[in-house]
Amino acid sequence: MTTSSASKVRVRFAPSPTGSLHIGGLRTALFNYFFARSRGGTFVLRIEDTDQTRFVRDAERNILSGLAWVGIRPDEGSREGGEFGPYRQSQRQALYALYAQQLIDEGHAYYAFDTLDEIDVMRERHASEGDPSPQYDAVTRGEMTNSLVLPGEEVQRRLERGDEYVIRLKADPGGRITFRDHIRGRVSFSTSGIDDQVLIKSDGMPTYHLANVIDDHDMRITHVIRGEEWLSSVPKHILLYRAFGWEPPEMAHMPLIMNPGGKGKLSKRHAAAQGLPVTVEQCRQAGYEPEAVVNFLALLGWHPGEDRELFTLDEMTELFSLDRVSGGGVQFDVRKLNWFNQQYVRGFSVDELLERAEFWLRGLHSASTVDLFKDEARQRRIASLMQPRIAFAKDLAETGGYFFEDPAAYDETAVGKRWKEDSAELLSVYADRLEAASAFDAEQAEAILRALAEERGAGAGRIIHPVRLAVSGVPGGPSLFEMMEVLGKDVCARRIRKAVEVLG
RNA sequence: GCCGCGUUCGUCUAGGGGUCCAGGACGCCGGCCUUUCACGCCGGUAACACGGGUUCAAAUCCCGUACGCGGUACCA
Repeated sequence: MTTSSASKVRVRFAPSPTGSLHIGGLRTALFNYFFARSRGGTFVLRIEDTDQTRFVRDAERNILSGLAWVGIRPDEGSREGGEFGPYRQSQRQALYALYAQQLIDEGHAYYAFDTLDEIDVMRERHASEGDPSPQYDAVTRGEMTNSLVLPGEEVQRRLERGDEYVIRLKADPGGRITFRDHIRGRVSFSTSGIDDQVLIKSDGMPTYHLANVIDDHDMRITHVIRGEEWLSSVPKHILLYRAFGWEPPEMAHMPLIMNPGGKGKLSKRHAAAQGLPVTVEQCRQAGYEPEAVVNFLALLGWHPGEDRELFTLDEMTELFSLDRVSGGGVQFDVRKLNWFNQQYVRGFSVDELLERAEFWLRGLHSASTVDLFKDEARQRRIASLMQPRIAFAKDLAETGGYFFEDPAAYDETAVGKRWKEDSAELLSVYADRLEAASAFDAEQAEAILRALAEERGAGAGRIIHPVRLAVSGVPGGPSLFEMMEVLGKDVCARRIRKAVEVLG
């Protein structure tokens, strides 16, 4: 029944609009996207907004902008439309109702009128009798209030009267459901463990399971690639596919991203406690480059088949294959993410780096005491001086803040180590000579300094280190003389004098 | 509890019967370079969960145990 030859690959990313796009969700989207593109297929975005209690207004926009940030856009979806729309489940309610009715008519589903409390009572009773996992299923439904036990007229009466009801799947035990998962191989469940899953909730909305099966079929989805948390609901879905007489799509359940330390699924709470970015928004605010986030996420559970680790979106798309995805949960290691970011920052052209840093540089502008922003050549100079020593574009403004503002303080340990008895005097003379010099550039600054050192019979380091401190406030950084050239004679002299005054 | 999935250096992983006294990357440590800090380069540390099989041979196949994770909702 697999008419494989002609069927074009279609996958979907189906998030629930309940908050910001989580990086786990982004990774799922990415894998779907890679798979679709690598097979010349279509990537669909479907919004699963069937839980009205958890709905968050801006979530859909947040999801779209998160995807856009990393450079992927759906081929079909809630925004871009497509021939299988609408792509929001809340707008497809009529369709689900129709199919649910079909299941009832054909004996695969039934009405249930029990209240939540009544179900709880049933569960407690069975639990106290030793049933390890009492559920609403083939063994308990006989004692509940539903269209399987009520006479037909009574069911009619209740429906007409407007009683609350849900529609449940009639899941019968005694079988075994086996399916092939692209990542895990053969997976098998006994039907005895499957409950009579609610398909239509009392508010008329479908549950995930019903909507998902109907939509995947209706939207001609060929491959379902999603997180492992869905693996155990596959049997329910297969029961539904069978009831409808449909061929299930192929499955691939990805390993979950775990908290550092491996304790549970990566959660916002846990991550926040450690200051880890866990939503796309947070990554962005923390200054991560989208390329780094994508690259990092892609390699969490997937191996490209070669030792290289830096890939563009297109390269990953080309290399992607589901059977190179492993099955075990993976921990979120922010240090590796940082390394990826550093790799990208270092690989940017100077102009690109400046562009990525623009947002943070602008933040400095107002407080700036050195007007370097007008001079693009200088900006480029600073960027190339700083590029090999930063991991984030924003460090141009932060770590490299001394290029734009006089140091407000001097690194204490460095002062203790480098600021000697004679520093003040040496630096004063150096400042004098700098100001008196006819020309000022890196070479000049260095020549003057070395001449002074020789004259005093001191090592150049005796002056270099205190000057660096005076000029930047910190012990590390680019070549001192290049830095001085960029800053200019006046700024250097001013900063040196200031340090002499402050540090004595 | 029950059901399912998983388990190679601290982390991400390669490997799928002999080429593995296990390879790469992050991290960490050391060295070179540099009168700073980085980059870069060189080197080092560190793993097949455990127990039984199968086999001439097992990290690789089978079984069991342990541990971890997921599911067990009118949430997705």
